[in-house]
Amino acid sequence: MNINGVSKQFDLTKDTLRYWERLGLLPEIKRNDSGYREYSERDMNWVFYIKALRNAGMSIEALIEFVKLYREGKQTAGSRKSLLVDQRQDLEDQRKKIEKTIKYLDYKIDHFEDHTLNYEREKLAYDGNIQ
Amino acid sequence: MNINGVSKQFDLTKDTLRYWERLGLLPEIKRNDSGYREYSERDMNWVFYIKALRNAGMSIEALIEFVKLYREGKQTAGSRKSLLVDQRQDLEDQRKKIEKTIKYLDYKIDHFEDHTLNYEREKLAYDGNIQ
DNA sequence: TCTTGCCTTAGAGTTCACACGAAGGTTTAG
DNA sequence: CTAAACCTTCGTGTGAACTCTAAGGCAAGA
Repeated sequence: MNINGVSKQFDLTKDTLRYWERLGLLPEIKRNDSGYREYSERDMNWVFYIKALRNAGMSIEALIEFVKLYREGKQTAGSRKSLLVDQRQDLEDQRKKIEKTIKYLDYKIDHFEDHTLNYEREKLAYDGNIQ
Repeated sequence: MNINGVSKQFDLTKDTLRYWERLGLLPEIKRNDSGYREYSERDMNWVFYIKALRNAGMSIEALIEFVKLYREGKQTAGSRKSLLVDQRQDLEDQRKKIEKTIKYLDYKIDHFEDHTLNYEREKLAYDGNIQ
């Protein structure tokens, strides 16, 4: 598939696809006789994978490390699997932070009329020790 | 409390505290005779509050709007409350995205040995239609 | 008093993750 | 055949949110 197709399929700009490839976030995409990119099924998989993790807030830097190990081949299977596990943990942490803030917002919405802010009470609310 | 104390208490740089104040994200902090900032209890509350919402991904711009409404007093209560509710919804959406990606990673971890990636199957896994 | 280490401001620099523009080659529709 | 509409690279621009530098005032210990 050409870059335009991939761009549309995944709702990413062509610039972003080229940018990701340049940084090593995608494998080097094969070119046809005119030097145009031709994305293989495998390439598309990478795009899908990277997009999912970028969507979830994973940094480019963390993803570059993963792809680098992947490229180094099979003997890195252990490291790569543990990177997946690490990535999962990162997301889990992020989810907890978000849940905490959601609860804090709920507290602030419920107590919206209480104008006398007290720092200790805010902290308790944030840490889930109020309500 | 002086700026150094607040910086340490909330794990924010002094630059960030001054930056937030300059943008109107914090109230104007009172100064002592030498022109040094002295943070009141109320100021600390704001720092805590802003930090929590920044942590949760709320933009500076949205927070400026919120603080501006707050300063305008009681008649903006409705708008402010709905901003809180909007923000809560954003976080909820973000949480759902993260949960989806966690499930996808679980699938990838479980099927780590399957090297024959297939894009359609990845998509199904991501959307929760496999496993 | 001198030195070290705070604090202040204004303005410039940095980082991240793209987005854009120019210059030029290729493909396709009429 | 030519004009529109693609593609390429290289380099620069953008916006958000800091982060740092310079120049100078204030404070506290030897």
